[in-house]
Amino acid sequence: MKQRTKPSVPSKGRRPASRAARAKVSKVVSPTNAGNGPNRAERAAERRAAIVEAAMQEFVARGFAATRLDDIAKRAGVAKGTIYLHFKDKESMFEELIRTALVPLIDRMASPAPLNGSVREAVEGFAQMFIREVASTPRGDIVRLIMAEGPRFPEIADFYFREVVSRGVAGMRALIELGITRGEIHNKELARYPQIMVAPALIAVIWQSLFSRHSPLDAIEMFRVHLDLIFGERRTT
Amino acid sequence: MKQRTKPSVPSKGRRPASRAARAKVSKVVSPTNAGNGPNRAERAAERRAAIVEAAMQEFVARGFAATRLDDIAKRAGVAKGTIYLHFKDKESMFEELIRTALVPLIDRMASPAPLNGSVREAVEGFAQMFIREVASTPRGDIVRLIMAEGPRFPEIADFYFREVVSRGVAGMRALIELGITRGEIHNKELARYPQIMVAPALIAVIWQSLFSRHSPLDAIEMFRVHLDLIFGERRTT
Amino acid sequence: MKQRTKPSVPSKGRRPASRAARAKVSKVVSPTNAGNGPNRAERAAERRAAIVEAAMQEFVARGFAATRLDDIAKRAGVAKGTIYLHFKDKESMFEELIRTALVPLIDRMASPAPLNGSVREAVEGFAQMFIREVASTPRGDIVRLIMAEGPRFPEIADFYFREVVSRGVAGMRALIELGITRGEIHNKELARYPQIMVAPALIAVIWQSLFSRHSPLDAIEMFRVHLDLIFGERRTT
Amino acid sequence: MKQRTKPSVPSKGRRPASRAARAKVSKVVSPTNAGNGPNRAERAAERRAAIVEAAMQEFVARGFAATRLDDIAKRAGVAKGTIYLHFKDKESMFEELIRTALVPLIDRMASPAPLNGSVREAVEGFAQMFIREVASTPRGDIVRLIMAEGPRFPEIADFYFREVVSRGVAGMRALIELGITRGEIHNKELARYPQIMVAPALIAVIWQSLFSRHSPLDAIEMFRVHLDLIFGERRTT
DNA sequence: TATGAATGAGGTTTCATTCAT
DNA sequence: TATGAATGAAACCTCATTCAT
Repeated sequence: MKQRTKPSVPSKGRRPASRAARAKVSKVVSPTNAGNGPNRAERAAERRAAIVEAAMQEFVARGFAATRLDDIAKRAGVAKGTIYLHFKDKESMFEELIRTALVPLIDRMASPAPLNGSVREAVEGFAQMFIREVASTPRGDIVRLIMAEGPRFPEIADFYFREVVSRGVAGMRALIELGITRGEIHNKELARYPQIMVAPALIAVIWQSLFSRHSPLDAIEMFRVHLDLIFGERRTT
Repeated sequence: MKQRTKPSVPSKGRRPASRAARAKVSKVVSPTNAGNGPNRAERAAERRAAIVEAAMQEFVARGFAATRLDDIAKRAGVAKGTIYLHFKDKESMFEELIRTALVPLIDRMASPAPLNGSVREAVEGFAQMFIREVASTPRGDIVRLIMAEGPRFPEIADFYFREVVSRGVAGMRALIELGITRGEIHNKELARYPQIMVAPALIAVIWQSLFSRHSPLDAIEMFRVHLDLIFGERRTT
Repeated sequence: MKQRTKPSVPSKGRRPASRAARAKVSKVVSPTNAGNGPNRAERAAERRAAIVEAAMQEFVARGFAATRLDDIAKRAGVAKGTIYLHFKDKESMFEELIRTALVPLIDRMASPAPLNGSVREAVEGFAQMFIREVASTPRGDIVRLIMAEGPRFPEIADFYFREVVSRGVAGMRALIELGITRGEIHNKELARYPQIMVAPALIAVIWQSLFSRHSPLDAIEMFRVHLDLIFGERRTT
Repeated sequence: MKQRTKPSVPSKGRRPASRAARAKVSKVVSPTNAGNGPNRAERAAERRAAIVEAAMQEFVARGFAATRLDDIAKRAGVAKGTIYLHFKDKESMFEELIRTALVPLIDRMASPAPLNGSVREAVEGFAQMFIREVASTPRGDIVRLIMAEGPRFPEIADFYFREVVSRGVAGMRALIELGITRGEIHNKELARYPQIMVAPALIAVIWQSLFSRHSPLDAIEMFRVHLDLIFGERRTT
């Protein structure tokens, strides 16, 4: 059996109209950019976005080495050469992609933890966000992709550690210490291993990718049980 | 920069001596095979083992697609064609390798959990074994490899789920239920998510591969803290 | 002695000038494509034609299995990869080539037999055409190629039978029946075996390929003698 | 579609017993060669014959280049290396094979034409023999094989011309001249092109290989009609 | 700026041949 | 003499990258 299959979801209708068609449109509209038709810069940005999106999907589906620029181009609806107007080569495209994709995650980490209520509520809110917006979405695949390609792209692993993991660990540790101070958390050792706090969330990411079709997993509920272990059991409402 | 680097540890001196050299040795020894010089079948088995070992290392280091048979051959000290005497093609070699590599793990899972003492001791023993013999060794990389390539090799993911994950989950659930019965574990919900129990061990596997050089992690101690959350804190001795 | 010899007539100076050179030429000429310098599409067509021509020569000279795509590329003056822009693989290239090469033959067969004069004249005219334009030219080699590779490419043999042989046999039978009706042909059984009528022409094809350097054969004169047997002897002029 | 199929009729049961088995047998029997068990030389000859037979079948089915020594060995029930004890290499094996296979044909040609009855009877007898023993049998494939590979093996073509074709042509010419002398044949020109006499027989060979499954051909009857053209029509009995 | 035909290095796989047993 | 595991050159094919248009 040959590994390589179809370009996982062809550019089904997403091909943003033929070049001729687009050209004609913009020719009419753009001289003064009257009708708010996208001007050159905007169109370039759109194209770039399409490439990024397509590349992300292909890389996630196949991994770095097995992804063909040809498929990315097809999926993005651009010519292969166009990719090289936006990225130096396959490798830097990959690295830049991952960086870009991590930005939202980083932003979340950096946001100064609202903390209106209890620590448990803060952690639970964060975990729910993570599970809903990462574990169950293509973004979760990026985390998996980093786990997969990390050893071959040390710079990516480094970047990921620096920007996401170490911050996340630090932030989580701060929360845990607050929880200990407030008496919500009783085990003081937990602050030494904040990884424990998020472990089930990561398990969920992996599980979704590999095993969800064999046995679905309610990640949010699992996480609640996990929190019960840490914060003590909830009163059943 | 090209991804592809050196064949990660060339066959440096490991080339099991030239054929001529080997021949000479066995000629002296073999007429009655007295000196237990490896006979043909044994030598074939050795060769196969060398290929398996080399392939495993290369696959782990580079992933499936980026691994070259040429490098495997060099590392194993055999000619490229020799690989095809043992494996149909690259893909089935990969699949067979993973299967084989999982056997020890499977055997461990199947061993009927001694359980002389407490449930906590059983779980802790298991986790220590896993961390020592898997997470901190090349075998851990296999787990990571499966996470990486699983989506592209559904049969491998299936096999892994069937032979390792589902058994592991079932075994862990049984232990948890026993713990609940015995009063060691108080949170009855835990039995619904045995994944929680092993989550930190998996985190350790990933951490070792990706981040240990940035920040080492004492997986065993982390796991103890995790168990404290579940079983209640140990008395500090 | 190794079978494989030189690429049977290397790309002897035929390499259609370096890409740079060609570029320069067209740059001067093409802005409005004034000088009818070949545009992109035309150049692609030329390239394809070169590949087809080269492939035909190599296949005819060596047979399917012994032909190397490398040699075809060299002879056509293109890179190896270029072949794959025009053909899926070696096998479909071969099949498509044969089909294409047979078209002229098919057209000849389909032409509605002029028949201004006697049946003998019609047959003789056809045979002369065949011998001159097929037997003594590279096209004859295609017929031989089909005889050689037919059993291994049943679809080609089928196609050849359907498009050439069965039509040819049918047309010849019609002519024979007309000859019988008109009293030109006396042996009525001949209509059952129209193959007899063309047999010497095919013999000529084979003879040219294999034996003409040992003993040349005047195929046209041979065919005349053959016709004498069928239509009765000519008066010696 | 891949060309290469199974080894066209595996050695199904024909594998002449395992080596161990044979060894045991001959060990018992041969010391004095008492039981007429095949001695070493005979066994070698048998082996060689098996190789020749197997090689012939494979070459005929696939052509020279596409035939694998591995398949020949399997079919002959010997190890691949054994082939090299009997033949220098693939090429000389092929050439020698063809030579050997042509010997019976040569012998027939050389046999001094009985000629008890009419010339027509002689020719018809010869043709019947040829059609029955060559055209309709694997031997016919050898003729086709020569047509296929001849241009790539000039020595084979030369040999074939020298030993078979030129003799056949000469013999046929003699017969024709006798026929003319005796008044059986009226067209004196026929002696210049004896190829005409045998053309339908060759057509039959080709037809059997390529088209018989589309449209069977009664070669013998066709040849009779052909002879009628030359010798005059038979009285219908 | 965008295209996509063309390139050719490099990958997987095959197989004639060798040679220790 | 016979074996068949091992070899490695060479075949087919892919695909990242370039560049004339």
